[in-house]
Amino acid sequence: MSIQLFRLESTPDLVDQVYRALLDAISEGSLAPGRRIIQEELAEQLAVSRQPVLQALRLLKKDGFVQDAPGRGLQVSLLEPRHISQVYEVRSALDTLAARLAAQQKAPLDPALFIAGRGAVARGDVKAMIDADLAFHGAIYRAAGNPLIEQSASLHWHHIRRAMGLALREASLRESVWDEHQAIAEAIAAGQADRAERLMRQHCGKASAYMVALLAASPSGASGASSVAARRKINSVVR
Amino acid sequence: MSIQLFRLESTPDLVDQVYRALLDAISEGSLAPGRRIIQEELAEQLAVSRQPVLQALRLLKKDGFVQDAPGRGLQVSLLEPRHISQVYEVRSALDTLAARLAAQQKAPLDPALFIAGRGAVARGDVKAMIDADLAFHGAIYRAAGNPLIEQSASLHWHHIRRAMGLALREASLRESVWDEHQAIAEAIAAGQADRAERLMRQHCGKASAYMVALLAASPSGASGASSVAARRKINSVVR
DNA sequence: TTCGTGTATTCTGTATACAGAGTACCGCAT
DNA sequence: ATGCGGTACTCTGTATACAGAATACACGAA
Repeated sequence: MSIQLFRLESTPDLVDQVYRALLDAISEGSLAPGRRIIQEELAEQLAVSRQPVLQALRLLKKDGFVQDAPGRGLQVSLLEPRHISQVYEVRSALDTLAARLAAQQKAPLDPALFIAGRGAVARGDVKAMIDADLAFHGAIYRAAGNPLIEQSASLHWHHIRRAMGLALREASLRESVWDEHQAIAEAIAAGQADRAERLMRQHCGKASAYMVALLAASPSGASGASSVAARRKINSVVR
Repeated sequence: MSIQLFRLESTPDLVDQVYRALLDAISEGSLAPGRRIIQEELAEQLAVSRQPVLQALRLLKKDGFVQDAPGRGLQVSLLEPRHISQVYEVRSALDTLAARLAAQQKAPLDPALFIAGRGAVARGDVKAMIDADLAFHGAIYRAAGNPLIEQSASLHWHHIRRAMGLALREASLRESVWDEHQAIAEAIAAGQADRAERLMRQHCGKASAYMVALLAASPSGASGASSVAARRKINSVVR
């Protein structure tokens, strides 16, 4: 009879820590879109050598959070409406799959999720709203029983978080989101796979359209910079 | 009026090269599932320092092609039927989405794809069959007009390539695959989104079931190694 | 013979050092 | 004033060096 001890994972691993720190910074906007990346600068701020930073940046590049700025090294990826729309398209497919699988198992969702979500809306707490949204969809991914779904979707979620942070200030559909969530959860719990799938598809489509419209209206940090002249001007500001 | 010149990308970048070399080796099986990874060994073979290898391994780990073997560093991921089934599940969702989008644009597919595919089947050339399959689905991804689909799916494809390499030796459904492909292409070209989506879903489901069954039957390099005793024995062999 | 402990070896992760590529800036000619 | 050329500097990517962690093995005791 062995004592009940939890396997402790002791990997501080600087690369992982740097990765998360940068991802947080990018998601939440403190590393603004278009911001030029300088390894030494980041390394110094995080009090590590350039090595872990270098590796973390490569991971972030693979995910699309930073991108090549030819001749300039890397920069934080821009927030283009088109890109966000594509992210939503893919995520929608994953969410739809997850909803179907979850429904097939008649998985009940924790009611606390809805309380948290509606509470955040009531308080007007944007950050909590984003977290609650993420928690809801994450719960469905896990209920689907296929970890790859969550793994694939989590990447996209960071992109969405970026957009939400900019867009959710003035929100007209805050209320309806959680009505939709509730309807989806009911369909899943009832095992109505087709219905759950359809509702999820609609939900994602609606959210996408809203987000894109809002983002296109206020191109804060978005693309721009088409002409060389404009680019030069922006460079001087960005630095 | 500017001359039509292609932006030339001149990044040999050892990390990328190592990444691709390793991915190829893993996909094609020359780095067998479960094989322990030793950085210095790979570095020496590729004639680079450990640094690029280290970074490439981290990328591969993120993709799931190598995994932690606690205390032992890394090892090539095992080929578990369950995992492959999950890969197919996700890929199916992506392919279905791609088929729908492509159909909405009535994208015609290059007939050469089918000639290549059926030719490979006729010759019994397994590698060519895999390539043709990949080319077909890749064409649909691109036709969908959302690069994120191809990006997400390409990862999964490497996992599938691994499975195919082991499984496609004796193949009963080689013929029917290209009938199905053709039907899908016709639906897409005709702009029948629903039909294309349905056909693609069936196609993926069938392929998945077949692959999993075959993989479960011949667990070459698959999981196993549950007990500590067995593990010790395997270790001595693997080294 | 078998179990346990101590030591040596191996390998990884991080830091530092180095070389090459590219840009930015300054001066000069037109 | 504007455009071109040269020089200096910055930054990245790769190699090497170093320290710590973990395993494997050998030796001794029961």
